[in-house]
Amino acid sequence: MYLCSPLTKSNIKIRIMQLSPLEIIRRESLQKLRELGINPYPAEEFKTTATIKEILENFESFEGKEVVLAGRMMSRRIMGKASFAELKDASGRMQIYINRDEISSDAEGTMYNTVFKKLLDMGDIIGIKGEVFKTKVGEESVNVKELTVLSKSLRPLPVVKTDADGKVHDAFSDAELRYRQRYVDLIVNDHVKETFIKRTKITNSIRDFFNKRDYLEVETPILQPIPGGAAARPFKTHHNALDMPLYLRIANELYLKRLIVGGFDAVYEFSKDFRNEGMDRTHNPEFTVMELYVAYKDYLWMMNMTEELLEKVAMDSNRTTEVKIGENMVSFKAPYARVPILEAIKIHTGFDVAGMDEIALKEVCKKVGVAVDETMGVGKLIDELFGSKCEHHYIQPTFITDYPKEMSPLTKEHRTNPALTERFELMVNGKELANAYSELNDPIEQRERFEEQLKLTEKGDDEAMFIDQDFLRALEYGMPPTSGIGIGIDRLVMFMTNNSSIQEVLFFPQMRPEKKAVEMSEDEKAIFHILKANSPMLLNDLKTQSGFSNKKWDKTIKDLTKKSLAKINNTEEGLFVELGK
RNA sequence: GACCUGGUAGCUCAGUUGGUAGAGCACCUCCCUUUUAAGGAGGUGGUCCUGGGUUCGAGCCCCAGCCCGGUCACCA
Repeated sequence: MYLCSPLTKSNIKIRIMQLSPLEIIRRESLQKLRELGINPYPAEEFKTTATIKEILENFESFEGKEVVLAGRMMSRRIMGKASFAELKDASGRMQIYINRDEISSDAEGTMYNTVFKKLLDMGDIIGIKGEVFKTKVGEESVNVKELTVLSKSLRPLPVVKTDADGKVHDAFSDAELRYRQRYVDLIVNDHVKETFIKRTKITNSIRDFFNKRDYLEVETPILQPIPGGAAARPFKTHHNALDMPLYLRIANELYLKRLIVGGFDAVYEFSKDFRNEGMDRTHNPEFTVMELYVAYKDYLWMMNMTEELLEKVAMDSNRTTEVKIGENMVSFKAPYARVPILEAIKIHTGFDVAGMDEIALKEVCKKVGVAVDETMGVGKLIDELFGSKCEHHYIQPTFITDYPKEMSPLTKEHRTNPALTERFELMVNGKELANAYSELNDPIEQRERFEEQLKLTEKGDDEAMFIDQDFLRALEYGMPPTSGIGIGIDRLVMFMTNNSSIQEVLFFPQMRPEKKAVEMSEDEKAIFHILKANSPMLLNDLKTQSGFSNKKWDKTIKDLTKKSLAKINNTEEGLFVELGK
């Protein structure tokens, strides 16, 4: 199917010129395969009879039997009239043995001498039919009788070799290349694939746990008119038909609570959330949070549920509750310690800050060396104290409970202390993994809390929280007492797979776009150089300095702006040209 | 956003006070029918991230920028 216009001759020339010698050889091999009557991209189904994993795990029952396998050829050891190669399918890798006289039907041995030895390369996808056997040195192999080309690879893969000691040589380890070309990473780095398989095991484990309890998995809007449920800068977009702004959700909390109002007893959602903030080892602009809300429960119940859930997740994904995270061994075996946040501060700073006002708290902060500024209220100060003095101590899973009210606008007031809330964060390896509340369901108090938040953030910034009037309306109809939790799934996967970077647990982490090499003509270069020396400058001045004819000038400047190398601004002072980005 | 590392062949990396651009693997040619980081002989391959500057001469020094990574800041 040809959806795009055919390549012109000159385009082909340019493309060929950009190819590396290795790529040119492969394209020539592709052509020669076709000349031999071999379709390098056949359409028909290739029926396999086994997977590599099945064979290796039940070798005795396969030995001597015929199998049909398909996969990518990862390496070759050619020895004259016989060769070994490594075949990799979705389940694993195994060796195949290829003998000239067994796979070739003609006297010249074309299939072996020409097709296999000359025209196939590492990375090609092939199908084989052959007999399972063990070599002299005892390696499980398949003796190939028939070889089928299933897909010719035109780009060379990085060559990664593993020696007898399991030591990896020339590992494909450049982070930028690995993330930009994750498909290559997945092909050559088996452990990367394992990480992502484990990620799915983790989410399946959670779903399984909830579904067995008849909790309902739901989907709520990603495009929201008011980005609520958290305080973060949202991504903004625009709906043309409604002519209104819409935001990518920063959280789904307020929508799930609406569903609890609507009469569901328990709802959960794996929510892709989006926050327009900095990126680093633990933050990606889009990330996944699992949020769960259960009616008639409180945060104490939620702690028990969380312990049970994480113990199961660890067992399902790692077959043990003891998980190595960095240098630490972390046990996900229930129960977990429960420490009120003020108690934690007392333990790690020696100061009992319960009931302290802003002034007294600032004094404590100074004494223990925590930086403060004027804008910080009681809640923020306690948060800072905990964050810098306590958090990193909690390596084993620990519920930090009973946060100050000021920090928790969606949380129900504590049943015994009106200054606190019924909230916990679960700390693991010194980081927050989950955040849960007894949800605030008093609509009048909720409105007041929102208004307090508005005051706190009302410093003329663009993050001022909107009040979601519809959410308040829903609460006014009555929401049962409810407990909710959000678990950072990316972070959980990082823990369970012992990765310290979020990019290692996302298939396609956000990256800056690749810089495309821009080709400039001589004329364009001339203009570009004048402009570079004096940007921005009046369009007419630039045109005069170029000395170009009207026609030549027009073409050149249009091409430059098309390539974003120059930009024309129409201002009150006249038409200006400046360097593009 | 600030600071620190780095960017050299398809991949992993060396590169001396600033003096002809290097290795291993991959690739090409040849030998080799149970090897396994297969082996042996020979060979091809470079925008040294980009643009300026200093210099007789820059991969190396200086300036500006781009991109990855790290640390910090930001992030209830």
